[in-house]
Amino acid sequence: MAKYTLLKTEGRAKRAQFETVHGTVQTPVFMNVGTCAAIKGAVSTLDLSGIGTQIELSNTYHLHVRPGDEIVKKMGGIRKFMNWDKPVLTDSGGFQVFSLAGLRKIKEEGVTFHSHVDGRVIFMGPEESMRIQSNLASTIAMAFDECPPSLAERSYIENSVARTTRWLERCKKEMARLNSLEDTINRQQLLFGINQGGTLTDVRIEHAKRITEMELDGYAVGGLAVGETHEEMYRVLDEVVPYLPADKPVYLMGVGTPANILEAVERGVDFFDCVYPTRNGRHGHAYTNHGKINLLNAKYETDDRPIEEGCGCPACRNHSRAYIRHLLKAGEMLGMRLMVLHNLYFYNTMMTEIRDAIDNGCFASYKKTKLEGLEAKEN
RNA sequence: GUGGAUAUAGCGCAAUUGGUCAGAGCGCCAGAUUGUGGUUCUGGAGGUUGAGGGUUCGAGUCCCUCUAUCCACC
Repeated sequence: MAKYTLLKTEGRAKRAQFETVHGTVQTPVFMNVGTCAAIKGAVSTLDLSGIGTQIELSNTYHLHVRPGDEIVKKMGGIRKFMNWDKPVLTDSGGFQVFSLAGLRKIKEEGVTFHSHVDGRVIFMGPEESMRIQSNLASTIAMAFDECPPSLAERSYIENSVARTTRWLERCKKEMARLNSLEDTINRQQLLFGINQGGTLTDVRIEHAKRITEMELDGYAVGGLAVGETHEEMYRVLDEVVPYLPADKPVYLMGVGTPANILEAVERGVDFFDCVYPTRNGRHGHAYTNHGKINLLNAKYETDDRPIEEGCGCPACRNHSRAYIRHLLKAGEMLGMRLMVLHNLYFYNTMMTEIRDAIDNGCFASYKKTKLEGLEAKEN
């Protein structure tokens, strides 16, 4: 089983380590997103140690559709398949219930989708999601939940959250059964529950209490950063995180910008993931300590500086803004690759700085200074 | 040198017999993206229609001259 050890706190900010059968994760941590068992932008698992990756994230739904979880199981599980010996977290496919809206039917048993690849009908419920994730043999499996739009009616959210709770009970039961089977690859697979409730304080808190009683391996806050304001998201975190167990990791799903992460760490969050560093990198946006820059802008055409002076990433140690801009304009894969390596290095390095700051009791001042830099426009 | 063809936005092209016809695409410029959108989405800036003259109420469209390019033939 996993062991979560709180090493230090500053206010509600937590510095901890999470020991799993696949290795120890130092938190707060940013999980590098590799939906289809690959970090988009031609980044290999061989590159990850050089950019400080501790844990990789993949997706149940996408891997079920292609290549198929049975195939991944035959290949020894996702970690062996990818040649990545550190922890992996798999998202449950629950978010696809939300993000593929229009192609779905939600019922008590589960959800019927149309595959975005070939249109075939797929059914996924709590048991299916757990079986797929067991086949993938990730370190951490996420509960199968529904992520309702934050603007949804109270009655819709209440019904949805109640169903998500029932689904969580089924997930826990099925995970226990799968972990007891002889031919399960990772018989110590962990299960994180997911808190929902939109921006409704009472629903969020009541749900947090219910899932805390289930004694899971970790807890996620889901359904945020889906259209509400940053202030609302921070308010929900202020209200709900205190109701999640202090001796378990807390994961804020899908978030976010560097500023979002700093604010959430301050509110007690341990785990993060977001497509921003990878997607924005592919689209030419690079994160720096002096604001985000768009390398596609004409002003970088003959800029011979690295993306960021002093950055230790493979792109900045070797190439200029002008060269990377050229690669991006020309559609060369190398351009995306260098951008993604830089952005992930930036995120991972920021998380290291955050951990060091909490260790040294200076997170508050670190956060203030960092935010001022991030909002600068000096590039 | 002779004959023929072409000339519209940065590029290759559209504009029924002269009558809202000066346009779309690509490119360019900029913005978006939060449990993934690699080929996505949204905006924007560019043209005295090669130059000059003529016919007409009206010319990218017809006529003349010039210029440039291309193709044949000497």
